[in-house]
Amino acid sequence: MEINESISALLNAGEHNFLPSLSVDCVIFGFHDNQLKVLLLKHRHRKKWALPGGFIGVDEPIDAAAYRVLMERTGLNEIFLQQFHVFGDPVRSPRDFHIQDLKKDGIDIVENLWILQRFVTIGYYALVEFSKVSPIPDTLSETFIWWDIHKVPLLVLDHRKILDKALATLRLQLHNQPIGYNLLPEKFTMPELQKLYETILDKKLDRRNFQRKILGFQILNRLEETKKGVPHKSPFLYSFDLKKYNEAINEGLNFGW
Amino acid sequence: MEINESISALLNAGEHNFLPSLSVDCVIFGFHDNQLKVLLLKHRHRKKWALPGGFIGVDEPIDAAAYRVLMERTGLNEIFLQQFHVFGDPVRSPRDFHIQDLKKDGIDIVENLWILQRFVTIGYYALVEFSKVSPIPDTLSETFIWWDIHKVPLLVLDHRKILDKALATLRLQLHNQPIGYNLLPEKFTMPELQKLYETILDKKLDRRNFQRKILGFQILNRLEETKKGVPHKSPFLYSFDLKKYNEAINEGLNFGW
DNA sequence: TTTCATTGCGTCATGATGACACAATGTAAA
DNA sequence: TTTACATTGTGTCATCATGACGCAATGAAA
Repeated sequence: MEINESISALLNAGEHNFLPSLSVDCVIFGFHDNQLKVLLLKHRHRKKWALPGGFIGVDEPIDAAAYRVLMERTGLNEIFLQQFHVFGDPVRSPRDFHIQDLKKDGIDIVENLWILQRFVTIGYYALVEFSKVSPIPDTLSETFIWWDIHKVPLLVLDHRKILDKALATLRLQLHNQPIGYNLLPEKFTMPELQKLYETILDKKLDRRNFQRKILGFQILNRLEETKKGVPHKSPFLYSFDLKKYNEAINEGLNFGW
Repeated sequence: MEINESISALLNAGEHNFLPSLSVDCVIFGFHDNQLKVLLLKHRHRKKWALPGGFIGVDEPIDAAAYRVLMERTGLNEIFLQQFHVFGDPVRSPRDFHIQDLKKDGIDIVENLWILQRFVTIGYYALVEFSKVSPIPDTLSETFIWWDIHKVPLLVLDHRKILDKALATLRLQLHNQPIGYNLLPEKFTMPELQKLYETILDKKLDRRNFQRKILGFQILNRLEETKKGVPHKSPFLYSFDLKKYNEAINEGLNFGW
């Protein structure tokens, strides 16, 4: 049994290799088909889904632990990553939940099992370019796929709460973090950028006013090309002027939205 | 020796009563004499100062642990508290630092001493009404006093980094959190409110434009009284219209500052 | 009584914003 | 081939928000 070996290995290694009581969970956002997406793992025994997560090496910086999870799950090695909240309710991860799973795995439940202790988890959100990611399930899961942010299935434990907090953070930080840059491909159209803003802000924006304001920041380069193969008029492609973009982000893009 | 008893008690109790590897540190802000202030503890052996902190009970929510620290140090039992960042560098709290201190305390350094493990700390910032606080030093310290935010002394470990991050967070959240309400007394003047904004934003604001904009939000009640005993013209007193204030804060006060 | 820093209230030019019009483009239907 | 139509590029206009600044009233100190 492949899965059982993985679990046994984790249980054996965990007690000595990882910090006790602490974990990281990652909310990985992407943007595709004009929709904000999130990557979720199918739980091996349940109908529910889960955020990818992991533990922290005894000598590992916590950000490095999150990066490691991200790299293992996406194959990418440069990822925009932000810590956003710690979830530390003592009953967020009930013992029973894990005991049930381990029994189904055929694992002996010994007293003081490392993984059955209380865990405080540090939430990270990651922004990735959708087309560059090939989701890789972890050793305990078979399925790891993108979900439309508006159609997320039932999640295990408090993962729904973690996801919601990540979304709220994304919204608050939209004008202070390079969110557009990290979610969109190198070249993108104005309607795509607008849709990204509309999705994150959950608000319709006027097409013409949006363009005027964004262009006013002078953070975009309009390319010679237009986007081909679309129905209707082919829109111009843009790229970020990284230097000006970063300067503007640090000041905070001054929005009234 | 009072201190040594406290330390021994902590060391004995710690291993079983607290979550391993995790602590909380609190940046307590106040506002007085038109200056932003922060409460700091004098380290018992060093010339440096420290943020008040504590550990998390094995069945205690992490926010409750921060509240407990806050209540013990300030005597207040209703405090505005926000988690803002986790500091998880494996060398943020070097073993040597604590070993030196414990030796000076005359404590035997045994192998695997609970407090000498690596600690990840969760940073909280608190906003308190200056006049209501009577700072209470912890059992290891003699001095716990307010420092002007511009005149903070040398801090131990990475506490300067924690303080700076708290300040940066305060700045980012000024328009989305009830920061004015929690730092100012019930009744305050317009120049006081302005000075608070100027201090947090680290920017001079035009007196007349500030007043126009703040009043425009309709979140303030102008009282009949004026502030007495001040040199020069006595300014009006204001209080927050809590209902409107909270609504406005949730939307985010729309500032161009 | 005078001085002067401070407060309360206001003006004005400029720029930003929201609402909307119209022509150009490119695919799909007629 | 022509027509219909959704979509994009560009511009207008009234209104509102903002930054810069003027001036009189107040009240403690000189």
